Amino acid sequence: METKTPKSAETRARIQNVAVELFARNGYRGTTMRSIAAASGLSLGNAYYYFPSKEALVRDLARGLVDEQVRAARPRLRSGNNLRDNIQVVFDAALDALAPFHECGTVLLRAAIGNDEASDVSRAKEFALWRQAVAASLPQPPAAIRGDLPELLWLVQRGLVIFWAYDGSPDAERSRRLAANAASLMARLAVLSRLPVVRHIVDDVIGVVRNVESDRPKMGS
Amino acid sequence: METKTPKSAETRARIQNVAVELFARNGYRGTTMRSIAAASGLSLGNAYYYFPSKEALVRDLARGLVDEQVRAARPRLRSGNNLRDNIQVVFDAALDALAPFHECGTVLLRAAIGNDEASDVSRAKEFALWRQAVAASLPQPPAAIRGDLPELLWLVQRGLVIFWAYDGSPDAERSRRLAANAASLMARLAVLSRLPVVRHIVDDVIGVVRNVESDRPKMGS
DNA sequence: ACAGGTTTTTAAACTTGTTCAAAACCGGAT
DNA sequence: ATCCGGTTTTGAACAAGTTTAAAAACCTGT
Repeated sequence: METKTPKSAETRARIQNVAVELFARNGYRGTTMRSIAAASGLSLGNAYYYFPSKEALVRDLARGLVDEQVRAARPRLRSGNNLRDNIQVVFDAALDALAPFHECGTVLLRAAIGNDEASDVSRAKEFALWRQAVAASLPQPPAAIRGDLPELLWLVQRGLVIFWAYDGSPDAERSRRLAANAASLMARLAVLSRLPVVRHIVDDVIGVVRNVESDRPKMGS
Repeated sequence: METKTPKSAETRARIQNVAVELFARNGYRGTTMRSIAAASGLSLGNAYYYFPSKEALVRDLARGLVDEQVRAARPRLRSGNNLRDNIQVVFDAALDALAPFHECGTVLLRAAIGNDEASDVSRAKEFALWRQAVAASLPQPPAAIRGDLPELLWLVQRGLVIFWAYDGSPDAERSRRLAANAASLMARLAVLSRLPVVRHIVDDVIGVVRNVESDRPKMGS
């Protein structure tokens, strides 16, 4: 169902390129399907032949953002940063990748939160990134929490993205500030999780999240 | 700028009543401005004379939800429940009030998160409710956290509402589950906050939130 | 009662996302 | 060359949010 024809794939790609350009320049509302079609040298209906809706179009574009985040973050995780810095790196990479799409905030959220196959893939990629961020930090966080930390950080990132989506401050500076503060906080929390009380609380939080998040109907009939 | 004429106010109210009816019956997408106007016995343009947009209309309706939540919750807080139960009461009241508007999720969020004068009022009402929920619980939470607990709970509620907005499960049962779990968790956390470590973490979280949330440009040029 | 202004109402347009039936195109089998 | 089935493209239409110019209704002071 992917590429019927080489030309078809090329046209599809052209639409996406034009779209990302126009979205970045004129925002989500400011970019009309008609303008995308026109700038791609196609008729309106033709764009709809390739993408069933405007939302689907940006959703497809959003898929690429995760890869961009990973590309930007991974090289900066190599060295033995401390945990706080590594968290910050990943946060920054996320906000950088999202920046051009600020106006599509809620559409992106539906894409990110949605539970179809494609977002499972994205989730997996982000998870891997967080695992690496934790693994690459010196000193290593306490063993007790090392396993759950990536999940926890991934969760905090999701919160950050939601905040960003509704953040109206210029250049999303409030989101930047939140990212910096949250990075410090989480690093400190990781250290403290050596204490059983703290550890229990973290466990509870993770438990709540798992319980609520987990009953997504997996593939099958 | 509020009510130019008694009749004007009456018409405005009629639109709102009809709208809440139609939204509840046919959902957000299923309710058109034209249908609202028609059911109100007005012309389309006339509805727009009273409300600058469909979003603004539901935003205004959303304002009333806070009052409904308070009305529903307050009587059930009277007795000396324990903290967990009181938290649950307020959560449930929120989800009950929101229920008919599930389809307007993101629109409501923009309204709730937006930082204009009107949402300041709503915030204040919710805050008062949470203060009462804490004050009415037996045993009282540790003095150290009693002051900040309402703010913290308010924050968790906001998270719950965001989750609800994107919750596609039937009858928002996942949100209900989250509410129950979060209520337990927060109650336990309150008790634990007697311990200095926990208290410090809570302080940090509140600090982050305050720092990020507080620089809303208040009135004045 | 009436002129002058303000508020309310209307009808018609405009915009933009989306759909659809018909046409144009293309590569292979006859 | 011609027909065929599938793919791509088009142009027109529709639906619903939004805007607007002008008419109608209303008020108020004379």
